[in-house]
Amino acid sequence: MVSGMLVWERPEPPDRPVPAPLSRERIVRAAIQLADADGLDAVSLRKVATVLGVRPMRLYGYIASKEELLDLMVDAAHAEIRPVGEGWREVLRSLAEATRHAAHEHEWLADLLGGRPQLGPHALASGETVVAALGDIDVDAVMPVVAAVNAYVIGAVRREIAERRAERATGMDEKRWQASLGPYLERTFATGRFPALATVVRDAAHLDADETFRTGLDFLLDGIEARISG
Amino acid sequence: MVSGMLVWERPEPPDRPVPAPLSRERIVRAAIQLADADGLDAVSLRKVATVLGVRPMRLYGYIASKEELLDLMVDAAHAEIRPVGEGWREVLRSLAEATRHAAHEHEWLADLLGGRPQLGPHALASGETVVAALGDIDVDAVMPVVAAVNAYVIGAVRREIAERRAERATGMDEKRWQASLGPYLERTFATGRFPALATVVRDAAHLDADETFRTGLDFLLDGIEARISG
DNA sequence: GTACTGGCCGATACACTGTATCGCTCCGAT
DNA sequence: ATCGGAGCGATACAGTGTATCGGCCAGTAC
Repeated sequence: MVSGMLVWERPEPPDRPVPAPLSRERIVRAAIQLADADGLDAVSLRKVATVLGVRPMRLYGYIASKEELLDLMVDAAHAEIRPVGEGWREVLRSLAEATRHAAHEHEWLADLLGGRPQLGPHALASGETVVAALGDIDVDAVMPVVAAVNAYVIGAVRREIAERRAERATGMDEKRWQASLGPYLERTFATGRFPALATVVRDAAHLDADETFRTGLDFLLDGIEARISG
Repeated sequence: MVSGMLVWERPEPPDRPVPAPLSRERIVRAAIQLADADGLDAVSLRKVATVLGVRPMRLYGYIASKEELLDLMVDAAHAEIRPVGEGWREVLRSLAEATRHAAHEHEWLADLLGGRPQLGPHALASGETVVAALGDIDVDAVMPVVAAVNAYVIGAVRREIAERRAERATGMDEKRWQASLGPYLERTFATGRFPALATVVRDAAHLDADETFRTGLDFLLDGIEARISG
C-alpha cells in the first residue's frame, strides 16, 4: 500500500503502455522491412525497436547481438528459396534461380550471402531438398557439386546487385549511366593501357543480366554433368 | 613582428609538429595493415589517422568517404593478383588461384570482393591480362566466361573464409570445432528432418578447402571448354 | 615590405551506432 | 505476507563517419 493517501486522492498510475507482444519473428520481419526499404545500413537495433514500438534493449531478450539478427534475416530469406524440379540438373538450376530471385526482392541479401555459414532451419531445409534430388549421384560428389553451384550463385548475385546499385547511383536511367561511367572508361581506354579490354567492351555483344547469369550457370552445370556421368 | 619583446626574451614558437607527409598510398597501406591485423571492423578513419600520426579530418583531403578508402584497398589487393600462364584455361585458373591466395593473406578481401564494381587501375590491369589471354576465343564469349569465373571465385572465397572464421571462433582447433558445431548438427539431424543431408554429411568423404575450390573450378572450366570449342 | 586572399588543417560538434550496467517493478511461489 | 527472480528500460560509454567553421599559413600583387 502506498503511503497514507486514500485511493480517491491518489492518482492512477501512469498509463503503462501495453507491452507490445514480441517474438523473433516480429523482430526479423521489422528488420527485413527496414532493409527492403532503405538497405542494410538502415537496420539498427534502435530503428527496429522503434518500428515495433519497443525500447531497444528489449530486443536483447530475443537475440544476443545484431549479428544474430542478421543471421535470422538470412534464414528468413531462405524460407522463400524453395528449389523444385525433377532430376539433379533442374533442381540445381531452380536453386540458383530462386536464390537470385530472392536477392532481387531483398537486395540486402547480396551483402549477407556467403558472409557466414548458413545453419538455420530454412537454409538446411532447402539444402535438404537439393541433396535429396541428387540421390542418383555418387555420394562423395554431392557436396562438391552443391558447393560449386552455391559459390557461383553467391558471386554472381553479388556482382549483379553491385552493378545495379552503381547504375542507380548515377541517376537511375541509362543515359546518366553512360554519361558518368562511360566517359570514365572511355578516358581510361584512351590511354591505350588496356587494349584487349577496350576491344571487348566496345565491340562485343553485351548480354543482359539474365543472360549473363544463365550462361555462367550453364557452363557450370555442363561441367558437372560431364564429370558425374562420366 | 610580435609586440615589443626582443628576440632574446621571446620564446621560440611552439614546436609545430612536422606535418606527416601523406598520400593515398600511405593511407591505404595503413588501412590494410589494420585490416590484416584485426579485420575490417578495425578500419576506422580515426584509427587510420592515428597510425599515420595525423588528425582524422586530414584524410578527407585524399579520399571523399570511407567507401572510397575501401575501394582503394581492394584495388591495392588486385595489384597482388597477377594471372599468368599460357592459353585461356591456364590463365583463368591462375586468376582464380591468385585471387584466392590474396584473400588468404587479406581475409577482409572476402568481405569486399564483389561488393562494388572494380574499376581501379590494378583491377583493370588484371582484367586486361586475362582478356588478352582469351584472344583465341570468340569475342562475344569472352565477357560471359570471365564473368562466370569471377562469380565462382568470389562466392567460393567468401564461403571458404566464412567457414574458416567460424572454426576459429569456436577455439581455433578442430576438437572444439567438433565440440560445438558437430553437436548442433548432430542434434539437428537427430530430428530426422534432414535425412538426405545427414547421410551426405556423415557418410561422404570430406574434401579439404583446396580440393573443394579446385573441384568446383574444374567443373566450371570444363563446361566453358565444352562450349567454346564446340 | 605590406596587404590580401585562397586553401588547407584541425578542433569541435552532431547524430548515430551496439551494447554493458544496474535499479526498478512486477509476478508468482512459498 | 514475504521473498526471489526475471525482465524491462533508462542511462551510460566508447566508438563511428562526416559537416562545419575558425584560424593559420603560403603565396601573390602591389
